Formats: sequence, structure tokens, C-alpha cells
Amino acid sequence: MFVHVPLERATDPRPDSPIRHIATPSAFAQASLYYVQETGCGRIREKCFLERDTLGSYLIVYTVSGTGTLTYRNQSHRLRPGEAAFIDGQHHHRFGSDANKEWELYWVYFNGAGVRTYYEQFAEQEKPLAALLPDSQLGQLFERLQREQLIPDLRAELVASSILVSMMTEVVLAAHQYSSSNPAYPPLIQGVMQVIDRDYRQRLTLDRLADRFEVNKFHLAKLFKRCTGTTPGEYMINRRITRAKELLLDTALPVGDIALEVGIENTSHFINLFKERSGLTPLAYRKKWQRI
DNA sequence: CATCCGAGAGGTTCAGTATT
DNA sequence: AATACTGAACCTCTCGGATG
Repeated sequence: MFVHVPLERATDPRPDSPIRHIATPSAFAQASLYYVQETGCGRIREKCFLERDTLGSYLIVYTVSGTGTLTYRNQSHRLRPGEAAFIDGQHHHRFGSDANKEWELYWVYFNGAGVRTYYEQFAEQEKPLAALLPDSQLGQLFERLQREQLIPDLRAELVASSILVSMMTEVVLAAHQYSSSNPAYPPLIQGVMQVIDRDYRQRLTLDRLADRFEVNKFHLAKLFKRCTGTTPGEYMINRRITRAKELLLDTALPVGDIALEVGIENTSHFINLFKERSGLTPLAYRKKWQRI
């Protein structure tokens, strides 16, 4: 059993002491949107903490200035300015400030049908923290999110949902150290991507790619995943399926010929791959999308 | 076009080595 | 000490042939 000390009670009711909005999302929001359960912000100047577990909720904490401490899954982490944590509230977590050290922060407990997928993308790295990119808008997003809590209506729930998507996007991108304008992939990964983009019709395997670039295949697979978020094989399949969609819509080629054209000799295997990734068989895709 | 299934390739993890 | 790289072991998934 963990102690729960509300932040308000642990600090003076100064104007700039932490404020907290608790939300009661509508049934519609819970079924179809990303929704806020609790959000707050403030400047903490004394030792206080918030400790929880087994919440059906996710948490993003963002440090504006000062430092705080996050304990999550039995590990402690310093939360420095410009850093955000994204954690699963199901697990025990505690975040708090130190005595005599100011910590200015935002936090939000939230949920929604797709949050787990974002969280899994984020949690691929070791720590539950990410240093935000220089052009990050996370602070502004928190401010907008909190303004939307003032009048809880349908409009506010829709806007809050879209803000939460933007926030999750920012922290996941930061975790992978992407920048939208400059992916900054290492030359090796750029080269591998170019080869796949150009030669996806051929029989490309991880071994052949590794040989071609004279690197260890395990190292290549690992680096590719770290940089792009996907494996070389999955990247190539994606490229092939995308090209197959173009051919299905732009030509009258039979499915078997399209499979060959995108480098998959076995038609049944092509159909399986296509259906897994599109939810439709190739022919069904052609019929459905050509009508538009 | 869809389903099943076995073989083999690919992905992940972890321990170890090399390099900076 | 931190980071980059290698490779074995193990597990998962893809591929492609057979069949309906």
C-alpha cells in the first residue's frame, strides 16, 4: 500500500503553488478519444511528492525548470529542464521535489484506446525519460490542454484529444531523437534505406545488405531499428506493399504479376502480407479504392 | 483467392571484445 | 568509463509449396 500525498496539501496555497484539474471524461471521449483524467502544473519549492500505482492511466511529466525526481519500476531518475517522462500508471511511480530546490513542472494523467501503442514505442528505450528536441512545443501544448479543462464540453474533449496526440508524438519523437525536418540518420542507414527503396524488387536479405555495406548484420539490424523505429525487413515489406497498392490502382495487372513486380514470388504469401497490412486482400483493395 | 504447415531466415537478447 | 561492434543462442515470423 502506497501513501498518496496530494500536492496541494503538501505545499502552501501560494498563487504559484501547484494547481490541478481533475476531469470526468464523457462516455464518448472514453470510447473514441484520448482523454485527460488529471492534469496540473506549478512551481514547487518544498519537499513533496505524489505516489501512485495500479492506475488505468498513463502519465507525462514535463520539467520546465529546476529538477525533480521520478521513481518508476524501482529506479530513480532526475527530471531536468526540457526533459519529459512518459510512464504507465499501472506500475508504481512516485514523482516529487527536493527540499530547497525549486521544480517547475507540468503533468497529465490520461488514457485512450491507442495510448498503449504510443507508450510501447516510447518504452523501447531504457529510461522512461526523453530530452525534448529544441523546437519542442510541449510546454505550449500543456498550457493549451489546461485551458481546455476550464469548460468541459464536447468541443474541449475533441481539442484535448488532439493535443494529447501531439504531446505523445513529441515525446515519442524525442525518445527516438527524430527531428521532423532533419531525420539525421547515419550514412549507413541512409544508404540501406536507399538500397531498399531502389532494389525492393530484388531478393534483399539482411545478410546481403550487411555484406554490401560491410557491416555486421546484427549491428545493422539494431542500428536500423534504433534510427527508424522499424526493422529492415519490415521497412522493405512496407515499401513493397505501397508499390503494390499503386499497381493495383493504376494498372489492370493480375495479383500474381503484381506480387512478382514487387519482388514476392509466391502469390499466396503476397496476399497474406497485403491483407495483414491493409485489412483487405489485393483484389478487394482494388475494387474498393478504384470506385472512388 | 484462402488456408495450413514445415523449413529456414530474421529479430532480440545478452555476453564479450574493441575502440575512443 | 562509455560507446561501438561482434556473434551465439533462442524464439518468432516469413516464405513458399500443397491443397481446397
